[in-house]
Amino acid sequence: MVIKINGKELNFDAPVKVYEAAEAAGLSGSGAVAGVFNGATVEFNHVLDKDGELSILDFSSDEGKAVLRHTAAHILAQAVKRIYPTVKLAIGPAVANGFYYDFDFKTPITQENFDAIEAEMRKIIKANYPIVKKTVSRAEALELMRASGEEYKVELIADLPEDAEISLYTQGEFTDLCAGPHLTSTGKVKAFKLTSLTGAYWRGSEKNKMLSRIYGTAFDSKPALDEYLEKLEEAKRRDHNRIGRDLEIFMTDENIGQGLPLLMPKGAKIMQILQRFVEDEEENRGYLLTKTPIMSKNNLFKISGHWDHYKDKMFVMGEEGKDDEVMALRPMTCPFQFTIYKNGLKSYRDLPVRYCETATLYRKEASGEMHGLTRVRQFTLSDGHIVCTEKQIEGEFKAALDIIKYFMKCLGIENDISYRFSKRDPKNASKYVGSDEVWEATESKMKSILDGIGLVYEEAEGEAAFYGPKLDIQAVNVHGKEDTLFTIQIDFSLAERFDMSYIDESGEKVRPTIIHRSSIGCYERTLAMLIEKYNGALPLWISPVQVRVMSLTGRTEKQVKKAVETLRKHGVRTEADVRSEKIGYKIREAQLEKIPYMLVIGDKDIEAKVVSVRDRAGNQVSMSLAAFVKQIKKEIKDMK
RNA sequence: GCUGGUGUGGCUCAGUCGGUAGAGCAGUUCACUCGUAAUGAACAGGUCAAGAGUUCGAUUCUCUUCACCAGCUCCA
Repeated sequence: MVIKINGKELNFDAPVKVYEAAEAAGLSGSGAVAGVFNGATVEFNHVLDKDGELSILDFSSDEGKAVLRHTAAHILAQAVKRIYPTVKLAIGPAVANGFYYDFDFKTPITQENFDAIEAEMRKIIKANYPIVKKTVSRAEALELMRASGEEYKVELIADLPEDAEISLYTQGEFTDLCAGPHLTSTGKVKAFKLTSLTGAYWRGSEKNKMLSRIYGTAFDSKPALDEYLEKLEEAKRRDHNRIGRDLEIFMTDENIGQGLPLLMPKGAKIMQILQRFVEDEEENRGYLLTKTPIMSKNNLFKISGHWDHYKDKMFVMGEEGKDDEVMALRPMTCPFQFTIYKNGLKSYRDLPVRYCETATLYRKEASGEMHGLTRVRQFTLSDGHIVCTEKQIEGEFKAALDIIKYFMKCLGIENDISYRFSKRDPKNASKYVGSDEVWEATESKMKSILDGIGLVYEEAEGEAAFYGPKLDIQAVNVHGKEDTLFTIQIDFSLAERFDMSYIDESGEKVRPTIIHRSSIGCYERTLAMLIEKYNGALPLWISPVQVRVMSLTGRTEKQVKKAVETLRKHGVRTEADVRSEKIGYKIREAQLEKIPYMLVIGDKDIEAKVVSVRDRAGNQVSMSLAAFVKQIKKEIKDMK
């Protein structure tokens, strides 16, 4: 039997375990956790009995991390089972930065119980139980899990495919149904911590019982764990929901309600800067601005399909059958712009028609879903719809992507995003409008465009809009979760529903195709992303206050006021601070507020006819006010 | 919506085993005019998230509601 290990070919007379093969190749260092044999992750105890290629995984690889953390999850389950013998086990996988295990506790626990659980886990690690895999028959597995009352495991086994290998892992007195792979013994988990306790539905469905999920993380060393926890703290400090409030960008109020942030002067200024920039650029690219009502009779949403697919998420005023008129706040702009399109006959010569609107939208999100500026009930979308012929789709799609890319570049986030091709879930047809044929054709059309551009993207089933597939541009927030920032959607359905048409070259009435797109996305969410990306220190051109002018003593107050006036006259967003006392504090505050430039004016500066310019990095130079204005203008120009 | 946690002046927090609350910073005033993390003094600021209940008496105990946080589900 010949096994190629990390490029080295070794001969074995008899079947060997992975770790024996690794040892033979001199690769079983303490960091090694598992192997990959012919492409599949295998644990160290796995027996190799045929030719193949083996590589050794250590903790630095994602697979290696998953093996260690999955074992940590089992140790957690074992500890919990010891302390709470009546607990029922659900599932416990490794996830991106750690692991979790779902439990059904007879009486719920709180985070205060973590100390005891962690202590028990340490005991299990110290005991260094060997972890033994046993392959069993379906009947045997069912029998064992039934006998121990593990109803969730029974359900899991019952749902396994006929030909699945069913395996059990035992460590000490604890046995769990699991596909593996695992470490060879519990002692190999060197550092772990339980991080949070939350609820999670059994099998991810809200129709099922809510279980208690314990999250934790594990590393191959204590310093690595500490470093990770420190990074987590750092991420929390960047959370837009925290610094956005600290920096007085937005606030909420319990009398106003959930998901309804108030943009304070600084936040409103940022929005205005972005909105002007976006609307001007869209105009340059042939978009026509519309301004449509934020509400309408529900008839409109019946035509669009929103009423059927979306009613629960709409703010509706009035009741059908009771009131003469039922109105709803709009969750989307499409039907309004379509109505504008339909006003007057369109020729193929008019196409493409590109409508854009800075649209305020309302969605009645469920109470637990709101978060800071990323998930709100009223938001402002740089929305737009392109009505075009089938031939124009590709070009218009690319142009829509191009403007997004341009905005991303100006915001400095082009390397912080990923592309997602969001398709429908064919098994859940009721969620969508349009026939299978239309969906298949549209999805393959979009795929060919994406592939044609050479875009690197992930495919996601079940993430499409109800009327068509989407290209979503995703960014990861400080909590490690993905948000959709921008989106482009191809829609072959709504033109039909709205009876939209144009007259083609031969005088025939033809259905147009519609591209739904946002350019800078939802302003609130994009702002949240920027705050987190820049840790509140926004780029100069977006910064709501670009310069803060301070007087060092009361004698220079007049000069401060004059400098502020001059800067404002040149379009520099400037804030005055003429309170001369506590200069040290003021400077610290200015740093906290992430203002790009501070000017300090003291007696000496006045004599020398200069201002002291200090930037965010702490560099300080003296220059004339005129030179400073010139510098700042150039800097802004270079950013766009 | 579900699970768990939290809610005391603008901010950060203390406190009351039930007898209606304090500190630091911020604010205001006066004095100081100082070169980059804090000048001094005085003043002002809270129906302890809201409502109901128990009680002679509730910020404290119970219940309900609201908001905030983490997660699940959902989503731009």
